[in-house]
Amino acid sequence: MRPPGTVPLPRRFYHRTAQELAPLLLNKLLVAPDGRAGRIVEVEAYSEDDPASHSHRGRTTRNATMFGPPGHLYVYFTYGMHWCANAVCGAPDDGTAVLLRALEPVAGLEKMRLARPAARTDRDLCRGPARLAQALGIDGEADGSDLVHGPFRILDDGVNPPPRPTTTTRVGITRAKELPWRWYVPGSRYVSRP
DNA sequence: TAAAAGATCCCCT
DNA sequence: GGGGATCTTTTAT
Repeated sequence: MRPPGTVPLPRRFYHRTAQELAPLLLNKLLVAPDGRAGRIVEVEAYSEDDPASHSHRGRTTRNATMFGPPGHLYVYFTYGMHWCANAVCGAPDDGTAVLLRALEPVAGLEKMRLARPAARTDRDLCRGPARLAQALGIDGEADGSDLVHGPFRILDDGVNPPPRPTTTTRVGITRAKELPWRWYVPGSRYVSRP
């Protein structure tokens, strides 16, 4: 089941470079199996030729999903306590993905609040890559799962991406800081950083 | 085998 | 604005 008036993004939608796909994911819906959902308002691109990417030094146990078929969820663990979620794209064996950095909460807010006791306001439920993963219940179990068929899916409800998304450098990296591979919805109050 | 770094968050000042 | 939490993965010895 899925919300009325929505369709999953088809597999072919993910057959693009991360830099092409990232801004196209803005305003799409990330939906959990229990109905929790948020609108994607901030993303970053990572690819093999990028020194900041997990895939830059080749395939490992941890990043294997990044090198798998597109349209799947790459979930990794970091800082000893946080999970972060990516949409795998490109062709199989490409090692490229889009990091989902912030959502505007749209459904299942009660469950998100329970999952995110540290969030003092609803604005903080999904504002940041580890926060959104926690809010929707995404963890290592979901690594490698299918974004087209679920359990976690990206759906299109007819809202177009912003025609002029804001482009900036990426957050929290030490290498390739200068590359302009972060995009967000202009004016959204749910982005992690303006 | 050891050491360091990490696509972050939270709470304090 | 800054530091600590917390532990896996990666890289160096």
